[in-house]
Amino acid sequence: MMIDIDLLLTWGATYKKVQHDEIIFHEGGCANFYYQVVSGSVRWVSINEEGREFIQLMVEKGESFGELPLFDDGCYAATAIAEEDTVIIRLHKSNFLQLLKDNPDIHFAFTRLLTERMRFKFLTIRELAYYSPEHRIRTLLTYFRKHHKHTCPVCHQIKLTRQQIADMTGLRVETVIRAMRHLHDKGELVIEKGKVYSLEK
Amino acid sequence: MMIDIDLLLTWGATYKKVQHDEIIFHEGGCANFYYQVVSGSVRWVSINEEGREFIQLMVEKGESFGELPLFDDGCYAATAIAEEDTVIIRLHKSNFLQLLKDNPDIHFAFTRLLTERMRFKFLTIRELAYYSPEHRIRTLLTYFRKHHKHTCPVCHQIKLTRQQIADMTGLRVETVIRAMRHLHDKGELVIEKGKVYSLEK
DNA sequence: GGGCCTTTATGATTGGAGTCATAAATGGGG
DNA sequence: CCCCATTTATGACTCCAATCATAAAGGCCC
Repeated sequence: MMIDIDLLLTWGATYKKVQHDEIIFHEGGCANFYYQVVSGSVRWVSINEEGREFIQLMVEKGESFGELPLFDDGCYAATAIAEEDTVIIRLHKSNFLQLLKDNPDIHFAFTRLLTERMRFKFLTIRELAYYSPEHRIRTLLTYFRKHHKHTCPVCHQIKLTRQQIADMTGLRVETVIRAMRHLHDKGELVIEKGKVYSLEK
Repeated sequence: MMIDIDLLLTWGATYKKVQHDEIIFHEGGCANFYYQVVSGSVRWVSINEEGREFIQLMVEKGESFGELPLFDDGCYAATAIAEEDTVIIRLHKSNFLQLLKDNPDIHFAFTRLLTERMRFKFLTIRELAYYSPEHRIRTLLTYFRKHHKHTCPVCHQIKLTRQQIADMTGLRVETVIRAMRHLHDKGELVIEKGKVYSLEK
């Protein structure tokens, strides 16, 4: 889901550059903007008291983020951090809402986006609640392959570190490494040169 | 979130009675209807291979459920089961979508509903990923108290069995019982006559 | 009140992910 | 090509929730 950049600009949107690991907004913060990634990527994380991150969503080029509070006047549900040097475009809340009112099709597209993300949440919760580390990892990687996120379509390499996988499955790095080794031994996963791995089938 | 019943009826909605534990629709099933609870309550669950349920959402009188596939042409993300003898009202998908197009305010209300539920999902995932049984239970009960669901406003009793709490936190009954006893011992919870319990503050 | 089913309670044991420590491999930059 | 930060790898040990078994308490209908 993305809104045409030219359309956003006519509504007064502005570009912003953020560097690697820079925080775009904090969980609980007051929401004033609609955000969209122009280039680069953003991770949307919940952080607990000990500083551990759970990656709720990876937002890539052309995708929107931080929309929740725009609809219900609440605050940001998680913290947005640039995964790399990234360019974002942002639009003031009031303008965004008016834009949606003027363009019902865009509003419907947003509803669809929320719906898709909700499905992913259902899946994630199911995995966290009842499945083993191996199962969680397999499900996550399959999902990423399907949605062509962080994956190279030619070599099937999935560009996620073990730490990132851990932060998306609620596991520890060591557990992810061990579980992936085991999946590799069972032939369900291909790991080459340590860091490079691709999912079978 | 609920749509006015008279309005639904003018669009051709029909009532349906379902008995306790009757399945309304299955996860993965093809979606044809918008649903709303008229009286009673419905649990919306993910079921794994061993038959264990995770309660994704408790849907009470006046609330809608099963809307996800209406927006993205997918299938039901979970299974809906009547928690008690329940009356539901349902409207064909095509009529529902036209109703939304004709009433932008209702569409906005739905977006807000999705937003609220998404926030709850963020919270749930965070708890499942990183917190202890006691913390999960406390957070869940606090949430239920706030949203006046399954709670008696006079006596502060929360009408959930230990099994239901277990099915909403990904724990086993025994663990829930032990953790709640411990919370009671620490004074964070009041348990009377075994089954009756209320949350402090 | 007695019978019966559901829910709550508690103890003993086990398995598996977390934790900590340490080392090896990888890759980018000068 | 070598250096150094990051990422991956592996072993030993701990701890806590799941599991299994069994019992007690509540609620409800006849």
